[in-house]
Amino acid sequence: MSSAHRIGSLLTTEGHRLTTGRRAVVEAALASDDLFSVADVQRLVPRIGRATVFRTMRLLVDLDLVCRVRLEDGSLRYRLRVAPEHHHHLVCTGCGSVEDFSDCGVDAVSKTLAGRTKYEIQGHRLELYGLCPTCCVSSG
Amino acid sequence: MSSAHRIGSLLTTEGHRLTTGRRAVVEAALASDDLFSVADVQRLVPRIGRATVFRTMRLLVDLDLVCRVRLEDGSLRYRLRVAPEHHHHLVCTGCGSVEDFSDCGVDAVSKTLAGRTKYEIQGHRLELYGLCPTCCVSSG
DNA sequence: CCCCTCAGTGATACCTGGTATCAGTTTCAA
DNA sequence: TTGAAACTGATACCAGGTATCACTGAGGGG
Ligand SMILES: [Mn+2]
Ligand SMILES: [Mn+2]
Ligand SMILES: [Zn+2]
Ligand SMILES: [Zn+2]
Repeated sequence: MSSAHRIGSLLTTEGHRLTTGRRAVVEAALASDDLFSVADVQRLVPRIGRATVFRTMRLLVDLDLVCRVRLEDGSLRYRLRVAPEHHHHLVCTGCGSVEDFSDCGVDAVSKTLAGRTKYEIQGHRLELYGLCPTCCVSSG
Repeated sequence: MSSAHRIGSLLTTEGHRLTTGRRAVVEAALASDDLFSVADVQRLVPRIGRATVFRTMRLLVDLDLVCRVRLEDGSLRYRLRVAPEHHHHLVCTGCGSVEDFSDCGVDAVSKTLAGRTKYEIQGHRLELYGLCPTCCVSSG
């Protein structure tokens, strides 16, 4: 069973209709780079309306099938959610490739900070930026 | 010597002109909430052109007089830079108030991750979200 | 202190990325 | 097969930010 099929099944079991538009967007997401934008998807499915692409991306995020990655400049990228537990991203500023990591060590800091500030801490966002081995060499 | 004056001096010593527009924007920033948007500033100086407000904010950021804070939804806020060294923000999701903190403990994680992934890590962004003591009580 | 110059201004148009609307279409359960 | 309603997509719209460019005023040299 292909990823596309699995995602399709999940859509229907969650009570959503499996339309051609959604199928196309899912295929495009699967065929995209590690880190892709809505624009990337649109390019792959030019016959599907812009609004539908945005709506479908939101749906996939809501269903935890893809995750949003916010870049340094504030722009959004998407990525198939292969690591569904709490995790963060190490993003290559050269080529955009991404490494997931989960042992962020922020919880300890959160606790300390909660004590000091009396805030009730609800969560955090952490992203690391750097150059992947390939980009390291070619820029080095 | 007021903050406005100090900022004005810094502008001129850095070779920028101290125009009425810039003065007004600085005054507005000083009069604003802890965490303010460009729109907040615009509301306070409606006679100053939109472009000028944006340009002045960028100038203030470039001069390290204010820092940008990216909210969970990706939108930008500004804040007078009282803690100019490397630091992060603990943002109240209730009222928007902010605590700075600097001992984020991410460098250790960076080192570990650099070893494991062979990335050359350049930096990170960390933001914590929670409820400040006041909002804690009122939502409690 | 008064010019002159050029940094700065602001109206306007434009751009990107995303949402609201709504008449028309398609899905899918009955 | 059929109909309710979920979905679509053209379009208009919005927010936030930038490019342009004729005009202006800040402020240093004379
Ligand atoms: Mn991820
Ligand atoms: Mn700060
Ligand atoms: Zn790379
Ligand atoms: Zn609060």
